[in-house]
Amino acid sequence: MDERLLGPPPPGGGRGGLGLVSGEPGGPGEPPGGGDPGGGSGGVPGGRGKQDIGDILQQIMTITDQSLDEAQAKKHALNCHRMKPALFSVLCEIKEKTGLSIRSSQEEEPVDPQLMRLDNMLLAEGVAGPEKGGGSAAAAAAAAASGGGVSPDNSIEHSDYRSKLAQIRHIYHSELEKYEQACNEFTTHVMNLLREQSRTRPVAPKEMERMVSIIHRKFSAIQMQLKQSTCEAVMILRSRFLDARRKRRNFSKQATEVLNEYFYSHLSNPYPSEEAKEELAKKCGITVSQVSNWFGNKRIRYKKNIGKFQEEANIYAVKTAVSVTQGGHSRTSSPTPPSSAGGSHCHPG
DNA sequence: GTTGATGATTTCAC
DNA sequence: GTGAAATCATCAAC
Repeated sequence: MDERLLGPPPPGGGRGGLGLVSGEPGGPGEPPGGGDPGGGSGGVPGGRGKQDIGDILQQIMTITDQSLDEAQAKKHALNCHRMKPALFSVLCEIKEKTGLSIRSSQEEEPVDPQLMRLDNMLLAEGVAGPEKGGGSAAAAAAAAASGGGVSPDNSIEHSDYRSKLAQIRHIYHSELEKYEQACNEFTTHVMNLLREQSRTRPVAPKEMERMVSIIHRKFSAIQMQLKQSTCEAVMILRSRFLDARRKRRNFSKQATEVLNEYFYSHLSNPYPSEEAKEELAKKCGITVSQVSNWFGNKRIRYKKNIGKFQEEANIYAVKTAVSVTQGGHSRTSSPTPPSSAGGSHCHPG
């Protein structure tokens, strides 16, 4: 907190300690102009009034250096001083003349782009803004990027991701609430101080507004740190989640059979159409992307080592032949056991 | 621990 | 955007 706002220290340090307490000349009980008619022993040109104002100013300047009790007593004495109204109006005039500096500091500051980025990210991740299932959108997006999303394992990963994200969200909002509460309390405290001070010195409403905006700016800076930390936590969580996606699970035996049957029965052109991929994906309980991956891997590995896959090709060729002779429409749904007769399926190359 | 199999990812060309 | 090829990362059998 800027101490100058609550009362500047005396220029030379030390206490003023001048006659505002009872018994001293010029005290509250004395009539105006009383005391030393010659202009006072201080010898200040301009007479006693000027010296009084100098004294009062000195006391205002030193009031913050004193203990609470002392300060309260001094403030009370100041408020009751006979010269106080005159001094107050002078201070008001000075204030008006220095009004420019206050106005200039009230200009609207542009929105910080860094803060905007943080806000946008927190919104996108479902941390900020209204709750939408604890970042399920982000989890879904990550799942889509992985090409998966239907397997039970993925569901487990997503629920884990969501629960962790919900934790981050909870911490973020509780911290945010604390900051806002602290900000409000502090603002109220400072406003009360200013209101109290306004009895001894002129405090313009604009000055109070300025003070509030300064406090808010300070707390905004703290909030930005909170947002930054939250973003980092989300990024770490997300990277861990994405790493977890790399964990590979073999397809079920039935799924592999379905894919192999299609591959070897279309060996001359092992490029399933989009519709065929969708059908295969449905039958195997995997995604279209996984089907594409599988065919991509299969084609290149078959091509690299045709000899190795020869036996497998024969087995599936027989299966296909049996299915056809049995009049089955679905080559892939009911694979038949390999026949010892062997197949004569020809493959390119 | 090693090794082969396999699903996923990346890079490049078209 | 799709596919080929290379590569990575993990699984599973030994």
